[in-house]
Amino acid sequence: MVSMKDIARQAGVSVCTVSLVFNGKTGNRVSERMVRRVLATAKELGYEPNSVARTLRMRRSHVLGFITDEIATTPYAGAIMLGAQDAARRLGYILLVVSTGNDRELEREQIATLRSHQVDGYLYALMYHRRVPLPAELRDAPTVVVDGEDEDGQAPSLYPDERLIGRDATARLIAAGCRRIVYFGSETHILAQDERLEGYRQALDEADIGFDPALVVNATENVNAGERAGHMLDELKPDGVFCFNDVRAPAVYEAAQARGLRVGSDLAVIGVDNQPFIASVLRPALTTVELPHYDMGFLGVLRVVSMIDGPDAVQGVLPDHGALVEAGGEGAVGASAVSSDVSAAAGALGSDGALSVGLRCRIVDKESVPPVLP
Amino acid sequence: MVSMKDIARQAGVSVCTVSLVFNGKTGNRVSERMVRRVLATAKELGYEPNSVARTLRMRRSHVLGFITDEIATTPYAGAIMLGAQDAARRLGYILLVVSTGNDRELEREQIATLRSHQVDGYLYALMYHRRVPLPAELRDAPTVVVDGEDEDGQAPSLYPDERLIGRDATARLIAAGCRRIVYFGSETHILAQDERLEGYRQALDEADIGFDPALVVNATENVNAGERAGHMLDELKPDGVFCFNDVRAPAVYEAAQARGLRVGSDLAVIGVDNQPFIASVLRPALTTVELPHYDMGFLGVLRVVSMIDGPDAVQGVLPDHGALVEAGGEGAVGASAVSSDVSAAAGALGSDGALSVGLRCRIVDKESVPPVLP
DNA sequence: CTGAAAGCGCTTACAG
DNA sequence: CTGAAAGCGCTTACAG
Repeated sequence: MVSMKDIARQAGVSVCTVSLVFNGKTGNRVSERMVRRVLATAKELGYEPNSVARTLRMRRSHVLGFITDEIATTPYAGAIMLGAQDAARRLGYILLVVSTGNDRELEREQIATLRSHQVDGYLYALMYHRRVPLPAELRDAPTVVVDGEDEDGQAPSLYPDERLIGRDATARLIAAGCRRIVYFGSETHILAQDERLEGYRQALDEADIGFDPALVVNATENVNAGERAGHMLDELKPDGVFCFNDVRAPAVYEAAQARGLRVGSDLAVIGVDNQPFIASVLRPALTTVELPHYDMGFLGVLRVVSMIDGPDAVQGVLPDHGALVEAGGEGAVGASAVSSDVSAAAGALGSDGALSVGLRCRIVDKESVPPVLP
Repeated sequence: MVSMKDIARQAGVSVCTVSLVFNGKTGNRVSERMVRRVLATAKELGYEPNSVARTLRMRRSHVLGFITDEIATTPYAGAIMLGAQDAARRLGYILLVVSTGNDRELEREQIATLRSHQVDGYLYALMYHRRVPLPAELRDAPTVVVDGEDEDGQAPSLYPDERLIGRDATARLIAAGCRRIVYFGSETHILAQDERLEGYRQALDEADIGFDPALVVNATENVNAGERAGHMLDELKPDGVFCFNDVRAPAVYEAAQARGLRVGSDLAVIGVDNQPFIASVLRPALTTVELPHYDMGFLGVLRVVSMIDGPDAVQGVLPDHGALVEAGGEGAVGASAVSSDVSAAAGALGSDGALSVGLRCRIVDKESVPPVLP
């Protein structure tokens, strides 16, 4: 392995000069000529910097610990990691990834390993949105919670705005002319269920349709979703269905088909998740709200790096593709046309100072909801 | 941060002794009393070893580079990483994860970053089985290709045995009494297509049914799969369909339903992938071959660590859950009841010396194929 | 049975 | 404008 010492010897300078050159701290310190000679020698010898030595000396590793409860439980949850990696790369960081399988003991052990590798900060990523206590070991280190919320509100958290999901999805059905909309929800008590229901209710209120508790039907996938969907169509005669998630949609489709109802005209259906193997496989293709996994990963890294290196370090770094609503408004162009959510999440631009950000998600229009009425 | 120096001072011994204690090299070198005193002091001060310093000194990081083309493109491909992580943890390793988006330049850059962090070896993971050239930068380092094959046959590779998938799936249909089996394949020319077709053919030959090219129907999902499935049922009148993958199954189900055929009795259907959102959502649930993503990740790490530390280092470490066929045979018990594939893959036990291993995959019996005839 | 010393590859005050 | 030296936290050959 070629070290700075080798370059120094070969180029006839001191190690110090070599180091200065590689750190661009040549100011009025190292002559142009020297810089060129050092660089040429380095190239000639095939020098590659040793991050480990640098880390030891600087007490800064430019490595982030990425902790997940269990990756790959849901398709596309890996997108969080992809987003995190893209952001990390652009900021000169890299990810050390561990998963804990929701085992507290294992988690403690893995965090200790990360610490021993001198990571500069942590992403604590959950595989679905919920409130969790932040592990005590992460309390005093730069940490951002992704697709979840720190129960104690200490650590900045990034997650989908579930209420807005419910509101936007329902409003989309209303805009298509629906007036009798069923909320087809989940029987298990999870955070998203309550908040999406609340958003549903809000949209109905805003449209002066009003909330009717009889139109809330909950079901459990693979247990009674089919049966419930049938009853729901028979007894409630809805013109639109807001499914808590895409997984519930096939049951609705089937029930509709069995009753001669055509999804997309007789019955509008909207889901949440944009699961590739559901939303695109169903006929007609399912209109659905996409969760911003990629963005949460990307912004999570932005946020934690801004905690480590300061807000200036992440200026101008933004996800090039993602599932967020652009909130820049009419006439906004280029870099300024990004969601205020994004800015706040990144912690780079002046936000309202909130630590945690619920991100507004995008509706992916396919075929199961008629066009917006004029 | 507490260092060995602090412990040494506090305990009144030398740093050397402390190091020896933590490395268990106390032989007849450090007295029992000293060991206890050092350990107690370490605990008292909250000492944690510094892997970075250790890495610099030892030139061994116990970090593996995990390189993926694009994670999370397919659901459950993240399982590769989960398996890799489980194995890594059990062997005292941890993963530095990068993804390349199939961009050669980015890949080169990311590998350089990994090298600068002094990783001991690499996993080169693909998101579906194909043959690729191993990046030149990885040629001389311990590297294992996962869910793919090194074109040049240099690096050990782990991948599903596609031919066996085709043979086992087809044999399963035959065992259920099918005699007129369609291969419902892919129009895009990928490795798995050809090999699964070959396995299909082999199973037919072995059952003395014989191969009929007219029974091979290829289609492209989301384009003509529905239409082809219909034609196929109308014109070929099959009693079984082997789908190249699960994604093709819904089209077959729909076509069957439209013709009053009941899947699971009138028509047997088997897929490949065990995609959670297809195989379990379809009614009847889809019998399918599961790809061993978790195992490939796990065994990939085993293999690369055995290249780094020698075969002894990975002895006895095996995945506790996975999708491989247990080939230990009758009467085999405990640790010996593991697939020879696994052993060979791990490189821990005497294999035939083959670098690369095609893993035999498990059929997950659900409802779309009738029981095996007596 | 134990310690003093060198060195892994880097950065940075300090001296010139 | 440049170099010699110390030190980040560890391990290990060497000397006692």
